[in-house]
Amino acid sequence: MKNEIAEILKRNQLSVTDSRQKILELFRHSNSALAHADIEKQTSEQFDRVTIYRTLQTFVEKGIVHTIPTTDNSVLYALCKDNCSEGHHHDDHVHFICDDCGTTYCLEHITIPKVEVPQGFITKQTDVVVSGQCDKCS
Amino acid sequence: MKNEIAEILKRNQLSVTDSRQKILELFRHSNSALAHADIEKQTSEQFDRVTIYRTLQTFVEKGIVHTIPTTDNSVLYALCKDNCSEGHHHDDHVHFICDDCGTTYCLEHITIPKVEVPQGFITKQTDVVVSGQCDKCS
DNA sequence: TAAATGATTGCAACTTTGTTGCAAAATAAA
DNA sequence: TTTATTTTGCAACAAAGTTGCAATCATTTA
Ligand SMILES: [Mn+2]
Ligand SMILES: [Mn+2]
Ligand SMILES: [Zn+2]
Ligand SMILES: [Zn+2]
Repeated sequence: MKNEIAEILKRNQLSVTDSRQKILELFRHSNSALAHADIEKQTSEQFDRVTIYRTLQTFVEKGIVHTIPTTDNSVLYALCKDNCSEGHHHDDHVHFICDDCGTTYCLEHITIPKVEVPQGFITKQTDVVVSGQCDKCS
Repeated sequence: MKNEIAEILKRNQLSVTDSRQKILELFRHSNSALAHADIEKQTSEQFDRVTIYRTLQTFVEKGIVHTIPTTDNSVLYALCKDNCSEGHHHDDHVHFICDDCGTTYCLEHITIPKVEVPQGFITKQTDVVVSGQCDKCS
């Protein structure tokens, strides 16, 4: 719903603009994570590249999306669950990157295991990224 | 030892050149992971930027170093343990990135846990990156 | 509803990062 | 030492990301 998307923006004290609505919709309609380049491809005639950078940055700061680490100089973004907010992310799930089709999934139901760290180290966040073949490619 | 470094290169069927020796030495003497930029800073007057890109790429292909995923559009490289070779990596350890000083550690003694994936998904590799404060910064 | 305020956008110009082809130089093999 | 092969540096380029600023848009206020 258009309205629902505006709601998310308002809830985060963001003014409701075309670009923000459209980009948020893209995430809603995608079942996988998106890179800046993906968003640019799907909106390039509507919005400036710089606007996309700034929108993604804002969404991350507000906790609307979260980032997924990769080993290829790219950053992937995916929608956070409702209870995420600035500084308090609760996306404690595993991510899966398919080597074949490149799709990146949030495995919402698979939680991050506790990981030991050495004496003196303090854990703030743990990211788990599994790669291999997704169900469509195996 | 200079000789030891040349040995590693030869064992991997690589010709022994200044840049490869120097870059490999950098990794040996560093107790943390290095980004392309780090290496460039420490060798920029000796080697061309392109040579560093190509050397890192070769080292990854040969299994001399492994990459560490990050959420900031950068890739980190660290030395692999001896038994790694092309296509057969055994760096099943957790990585730790300090939010304060930026240092990235290979926690060689902390092994990656088994992670469940949904029906139809096939796991090839699992990366675990913990972030927070390292022992020097906590 | 209209004006004022404040935030967001697009553009231009720029920096930084990564890639490619090719001749010269260096290494390894003969 | 000579030859064959690989690697390097350079130049030119492409892609990705950043910044300042004026114009536009969204929200607040009257
Ligand atoms: Mn996710
Ligand atoms: Mn490591
Ligand atoms: Zn796939
Ligand atoms: Zn630290």
